[in-house]
Amino acid sequence: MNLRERKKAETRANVLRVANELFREKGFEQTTIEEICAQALVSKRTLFRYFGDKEGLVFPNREERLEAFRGFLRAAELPRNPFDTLRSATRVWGSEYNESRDRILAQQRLVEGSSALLARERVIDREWEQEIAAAFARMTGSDADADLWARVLAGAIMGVIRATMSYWFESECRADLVELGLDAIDKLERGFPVAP
Amino acid sequence: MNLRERKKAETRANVLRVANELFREKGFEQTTIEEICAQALVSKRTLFRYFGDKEGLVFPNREERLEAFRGFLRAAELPRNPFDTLRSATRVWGSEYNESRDRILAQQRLVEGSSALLARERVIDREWEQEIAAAFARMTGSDADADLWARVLAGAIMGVIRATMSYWFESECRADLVELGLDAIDKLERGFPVAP
DNA sequence: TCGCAACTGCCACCGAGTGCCACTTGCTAC
DNA sequence: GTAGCAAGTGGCACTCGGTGGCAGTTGCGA
Repeated sequence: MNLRERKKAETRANVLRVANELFREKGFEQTTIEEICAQALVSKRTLFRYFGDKEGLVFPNREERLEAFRGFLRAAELPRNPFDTLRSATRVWGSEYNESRDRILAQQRLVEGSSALLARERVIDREWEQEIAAAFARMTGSDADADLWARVLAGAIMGVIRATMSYWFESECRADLVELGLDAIDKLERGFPVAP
Repeated sequence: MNLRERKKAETRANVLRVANELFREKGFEQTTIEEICAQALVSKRTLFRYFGDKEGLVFPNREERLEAFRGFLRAAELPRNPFDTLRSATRVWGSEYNESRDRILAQQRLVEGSSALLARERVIDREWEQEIAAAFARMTGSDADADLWARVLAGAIMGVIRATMSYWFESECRADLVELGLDAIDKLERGFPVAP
């Protein structure tokens, strides 16, 4: 890595650190871009070149994460049925989240406190949902029916994931996310029993 | 209704009409609040008193719609199981949407063209999802398990609804939304068959 | 018709985000 | 090593959405 590239990476990391410290101290909306700039010793202009907008400071590496997920889906494609793919994804991401409870919980408290962040979170969810739908469509046929099926299933999946995570957050992330997730997937595969 | 109230209603309707005309002509982001104000003969301050923000001009009567849905859920509660409630809601809203295809399609094209509007749409979906979860929780028990079950199911429901609607939009709303909806609900109740 | 409450308009202001251009800094070819 | 170039940064002025505050207007009820 170049000196130039190293400097860039450092600046980026520094801005990110400063911003999230401030957000956690005073809240997302209460922190202004100028404050972050002052404390991170960069100009406003530069900050916006690194992170397209203020929300980008809370959800960094969005594209990289999505790309990692895409890679996972591609790798899981051939032999599996959709639900097994899903279970395996749940094990990977679920245990990752289990292990970084604290960081994720703090992040989530931030998000819940601002409608701009909530909105952004949903937009990101949608990107993931589209990847799931695309992967499932590749696994099955590619006619209109299969496409509809894939999209509806992907919608249901992101819905249960989001609901499961929200429940997990409320319990301060004490439960095992993998277990909760696998449970939810079972319900999707076999149908929701009318009584819990 | 008072003269005062009539005037208010008229102002509101007028602003709404002007705004949506402009949005459809030039796009949401390309239309400024000042343009709307100039053409609707109100001050910026007044516009924001009627509609909290710019997005509110595209999703008006948000609270009323939600309240109507709440009313529906309350009325449907006692004898039914969750899925029948859901089917009956699908018949009501689905046929309403079927009948106003044109308006809804135009609205949706607007929404798809702006990430701010997409984000707002998701936030509104979430409000509805929470009402569904609350209704289901009332129907079944009220322990933690029942609560989790209700929330996960509600999440799945909003997910399939959103996916179904997005498919419907892409086909220019030619298909029968009620039929599509009932199909999706069946999948949730009985489990998703692995092949379409 | 008088007094009050509701409503509106205006103005100054804030914060996010952009376009533009001058300036600095690291890289590279010679 | 250094000249020249590209990448990156800072600063400034500007736009636009949104808010606070207050003065002025208008409908309503006593």
